[in-house]
Amino acid sequence: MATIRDVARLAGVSISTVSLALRDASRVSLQTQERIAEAIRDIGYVANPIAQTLKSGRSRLIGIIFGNVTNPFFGEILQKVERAALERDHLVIVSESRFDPERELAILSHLVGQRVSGLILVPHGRGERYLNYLRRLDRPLVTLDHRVEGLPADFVGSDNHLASAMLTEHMIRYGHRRIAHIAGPSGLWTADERKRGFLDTMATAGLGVDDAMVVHGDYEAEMGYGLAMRLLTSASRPTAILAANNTTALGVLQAIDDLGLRCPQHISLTCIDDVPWSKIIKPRLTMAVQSTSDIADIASSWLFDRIDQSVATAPPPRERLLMPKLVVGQSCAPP
Amino acid sequence: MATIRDVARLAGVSISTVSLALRDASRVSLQTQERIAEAIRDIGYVANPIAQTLKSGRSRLIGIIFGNVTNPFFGEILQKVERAALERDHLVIVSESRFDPERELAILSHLVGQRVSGLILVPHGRGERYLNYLRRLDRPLVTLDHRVEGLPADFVGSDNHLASAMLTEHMIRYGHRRIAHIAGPSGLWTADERKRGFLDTMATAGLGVDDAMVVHGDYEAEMGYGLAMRLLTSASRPTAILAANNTTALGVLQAIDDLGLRCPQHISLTCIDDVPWSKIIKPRLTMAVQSTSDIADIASSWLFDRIDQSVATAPPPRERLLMPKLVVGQSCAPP
DNA sequence: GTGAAAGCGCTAACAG
DNA sequence: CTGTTAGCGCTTTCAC
Repeated sequence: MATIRDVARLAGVSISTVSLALRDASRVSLQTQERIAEAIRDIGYVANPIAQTLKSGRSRLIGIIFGNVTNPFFGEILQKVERAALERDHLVIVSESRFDPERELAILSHLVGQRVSGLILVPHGRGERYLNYLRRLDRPLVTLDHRVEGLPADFVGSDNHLASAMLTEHMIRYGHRRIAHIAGPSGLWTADERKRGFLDTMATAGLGVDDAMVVHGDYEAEMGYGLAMRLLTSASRPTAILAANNTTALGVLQAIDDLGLRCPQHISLTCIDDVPWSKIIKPRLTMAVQSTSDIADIASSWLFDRIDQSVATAPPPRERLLMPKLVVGQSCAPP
Repeated sequence: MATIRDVARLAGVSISTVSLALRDASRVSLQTQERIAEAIRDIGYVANPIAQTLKSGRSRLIGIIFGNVTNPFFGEILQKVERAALERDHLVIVSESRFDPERELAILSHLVGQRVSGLILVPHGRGERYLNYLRRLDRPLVTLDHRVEGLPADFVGSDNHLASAMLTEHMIRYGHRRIAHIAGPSGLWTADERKRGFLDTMATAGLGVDDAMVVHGDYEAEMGYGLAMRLLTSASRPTAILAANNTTALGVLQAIDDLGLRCPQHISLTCIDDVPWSKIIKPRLTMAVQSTSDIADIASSWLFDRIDQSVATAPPPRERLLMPKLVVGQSCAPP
C-alpha cells in the first residue's frame, strides 16, 4: 500500500508538505497542490487510518452495545446509525452485552482500546462501580432505552410509564378489572417504569391489584410463555394481560393458543413495543409503540455532535423522552 | 493511559524486555517476569492495540457486510459471529451494502483500511471488476449465502435448488398444477438457484409454467405484497405460490388477507427461509429452512482458522452447501 | 510556502 | 537474559 512517503517522493516534496496539503490545501502553493494531487491519483494513495489513530488517539470507529442483537429493534437502530456513521466516514463496531453488566464493561474497555470516537450504549448495569467506570470512559456517550440515574451521558428513550398507562387505561375502559402484568426484569429502568405505569393507572381507577397479578419475566418470549401459562391456568385467571414488551407478548399469544383459548374472546392482551410483522399476526395486537427510527436519529445526531465538538464546548448531557403511540388492534374485548 | 514505557520504568527494565515478557515469558528470567507483572498490575497497563496494529498491519477487528441488517437472519448470524470473535479477543465491525456492489466495495476498502484481520461477506456483485477487487483484498474472506463463481474465498450457504424443489414437489403432491413463483432479483445466485429448483421440478413433473407465473421481486415484503396482489387478481390466478424468501412470503400473506382470501383454503403458500415468529403466524407456513446457526458456526470457525494460519499454510477455498429442512405447516391444501 | 525532526506506542532484529 | 535501535505511517511544531 502506498504511503505518504511515496506520494512525497513522486511529487518531489517532503512528507510534511503532503500532509499539510491534505488537511489545509490553502497553505500550499497551487503548483505543489496539483503535483501532490496527481501523485496521489497515480499511486492510489489512501491515508492509513491506523497511523492517524495512533497519533490522534481517535479512530473513525464508533461502538454500539446492545443487550441482544437479535431483537428486531436492534436491526433498525443499527441500520440508521450505520448510515449516519458512514456518511461521516465512520464504521460501526457492534457488540452484545447479553444483559450482563460485567460483559458490558469488558466490551467497553475493548472499544475504548480501539480508540472509538464515540459510543452508543443500552446500559444494563447499576451501582457505584458501574457508574464510575462509565464516567471515566472519556468518550462521547449516548445511552438508549434504559435511563441510568447519575450518569453524565446523553439519553434517548421513551416514556415507559405513559406507555403502560395508556394500555392499562385502554383495557380498563373495556371493563376489565382483573388485569395482569407480565413485567420485565425488576431493577431495569424500563421495566420498573412500565410496572409503575400499570400500577398507578390501576390505583387511579380504584382497582386493586393482587400480588399474583404482577409477575416478573425477562423480556424474552420463552419466559412470557411460561408466565402466561401459569396465569391462565390459575384458579383466578385474569381477563386481560399487559405484556411488558413485544417478545413477551408473542410468548403470551403462543400460550393462549396452546391452551385452546382465543384472544380477544377469552382474554385480552396488550403490549409495549411494536411486534415484528405485527400486521400479519392475528389478532392484531393493541400496543404502545415507540419510534425506533426517531430514537436512532436522535442518538446518532447527538453522538456525532459530540464527536465533532471539542470537549470544551460540549453541551451538558441531554435527555429526550419520546411519546409512545397507542396502536389499537383487535386484541382487546370486554371480559 | 499507561504505556509500555511506564511499565518498563516501574519494573526497572527496558521496554523491549517488557514487550518480550508479554509475548514469550519463557525468554525472560523469573525475577524480571514478576517485577514486570507487578508493574503491569500496579498501573493497570493494557497494550495499545492501535500501536500493535500499526506495527503488524492486522487489527483485532473483523468485518461483516450484509445486504440488509434488519433481516432477521442477520441478527442470528451476527450474534454467533460476535461471540466467536469475542472469545478470540476480536471485535466485529458491521456494515450494510444495501445490495449495492459499489457500496459493498467502498465499505470493503474502509474495512481493509482499518486492517481488519478477516472478513465475512454476503456478496452482491459480479463481473470482472468486482471479482478483481475482491481477489486483491488480501485478507481471509468467507462468503455467505450467495456463491460467487471464480472467487477464491470460502463459501457457506445452502442448497437453494433443493429447497425450492422440495417445496414445489410438496405443492405438486397436493394436486396443484398452476403454481406461481415469486422469485428474488434475477442474477443473484440464491434467487437463480431457487428459480431453477422450481422450474426443474415443474418440468420433471410434466407441468408447464406460464411466463406470467414466474415474477421477479427483490426479496422484500413490500414487493412481495405487490406481486402477490397482481398474481391473485389476475384472470388466471395460481392455486399455489412459492415465495422466494421469508419476507416475500409475509408480503404475500398480507396480500392474501387484504383480498379477503384465506390460506390454505383459497391459495396455498410455501417459502424458503424461516419466518420470524413463524410459530405465531397463522397459518403456520410450510417452508424450507436453513440453519442460520450452522452457517454462522461454520463461517466463523473457517474465518478464524484462516486468521490463525499463516498465509503459506492456508488451505484452498472451501465450500459447504447445507441441506435445507422441510418444515410442514398448514399453508398448503388441495386446490 | 516548505522541510527537518520529534513522537504517538509497540515490535523485532541485532548486539552484548 | 537484556538493552539498543530502527522502524510502522502519520501529524505537528518549529525553523528557514
